[in-house]
Amino acid sequence: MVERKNGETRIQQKNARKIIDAATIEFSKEGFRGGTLDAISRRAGLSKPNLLYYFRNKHDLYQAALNHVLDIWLSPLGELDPAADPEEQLRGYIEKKMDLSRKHPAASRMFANEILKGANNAGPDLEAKLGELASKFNKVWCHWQSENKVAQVDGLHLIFMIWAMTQHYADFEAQIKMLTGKTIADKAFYETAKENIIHIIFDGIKNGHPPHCDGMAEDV
Amino acid sequence: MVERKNGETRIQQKNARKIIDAATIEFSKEGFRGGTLDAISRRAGLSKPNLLYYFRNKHDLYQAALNHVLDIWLSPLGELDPAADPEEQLRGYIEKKMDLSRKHPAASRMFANEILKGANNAGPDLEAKLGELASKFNKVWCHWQSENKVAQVDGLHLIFMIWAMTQHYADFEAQIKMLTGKTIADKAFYETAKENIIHIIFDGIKNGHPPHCDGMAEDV
DNA sequence: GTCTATAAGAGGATAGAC
DNA sequence: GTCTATCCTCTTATAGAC
Repeated sequence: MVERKNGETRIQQKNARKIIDAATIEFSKEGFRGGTLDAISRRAGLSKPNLLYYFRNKHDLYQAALNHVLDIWLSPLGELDPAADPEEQLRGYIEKKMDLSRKHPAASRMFANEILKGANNAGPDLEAKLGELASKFNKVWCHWQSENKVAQVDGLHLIFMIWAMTQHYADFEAQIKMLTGKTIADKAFYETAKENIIHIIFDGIKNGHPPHCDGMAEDV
Repeated sequence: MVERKNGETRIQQKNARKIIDAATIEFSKEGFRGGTLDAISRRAGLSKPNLLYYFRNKHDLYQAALNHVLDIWLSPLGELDPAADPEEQLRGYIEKKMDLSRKHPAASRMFANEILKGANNAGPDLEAKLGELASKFNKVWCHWQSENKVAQVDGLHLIFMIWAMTQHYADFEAQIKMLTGKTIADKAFYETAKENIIHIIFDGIKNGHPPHCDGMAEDV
């Protein structure tokens, strides 16, 4: 009956938070089965039974960590402004997603792992949250299309591709490090990656457009 | 001393193959730690000790399955022809990668899982093979750039993005199914996904280029 | 709230018959 | 080559003292 907040004392909240952070790291490295309560409790700096005082079992802890990851992951979209310039709006969105991948690579990988394995532990929350994000995006996108401000690309497929590209540098970090020696923890590398993504998404990889004057629109 | 081929009898090869296929599915669903010899042997239709007659332990089996996945995964690039049309060559490459994702989603997910977890079990083979692919691609890309046939996008980052986009529909299948109700097993959905990727990569998402006539190149 | 000790069970690996 | 039975380790979870 001391300092409380949502029915939990401060020390409870602090410990719960430490455990969730440790769990996120361990689960992102080894998956649900590979992450052990032993390793998590050691990383969090307390004993295994004490950890189980906060979360009644491993699965509950996994879900708590996953929900925390989802909060980080699905927040920053903010709102796309349909009245504003599409290029500026989308650039902002892409930059936010890239920042997230850079600052929370473990969260990105834990999320990716959950999806990769079939998204069986995320609960209906995930579907609801993702669905709202995707449909909001699609709605704004269709609006821009109706005003002829953007290309005739399917909005859902586009958001999938933006997610794929912006999360790739965190999720496939090992491969990228193998081939370049760098990760997006490296600021210069991060900036280059970001600008390349933005260039590809907005302009594609065809040469600088001048040879386009001889004809009509593409047949693609 | 009957029918042999690389020092193995036919029945040995056939069983080894059955086991590797079963292992690929199980490991792709559950990861290394989550995939059990029990489930693999059951799926392959033999007993656990019999499985261990073919592979001395779980880790050896994992590596064998992973190597098989890599063979599938890294083969189809064939060769890009620097003398040919870039758009046609890249379209062909993208289509091959998309076909792979469609036909071997479990292989895609097992590969993705291995990278996600840090690529610690793949051995130096992976680095060598991937490095060769990436540098070959980059060399041809630079050649096209020198002839001003393609945009000034970094070749390595471009191949990362192509991989990210083409593998996304297999690796994030659960999420895509959640949001669209479909997977690329659905032929029409697959074709739409493919054409959207190709459109984005070649032309980007800006509108149909006419408003470009008023000025100079982008400041991006 | 936090710990030590331990129960209970899953899963990898081996022994040895056939 | 393939099986049944078994060993043993690792890991989750609980009991109960402090």
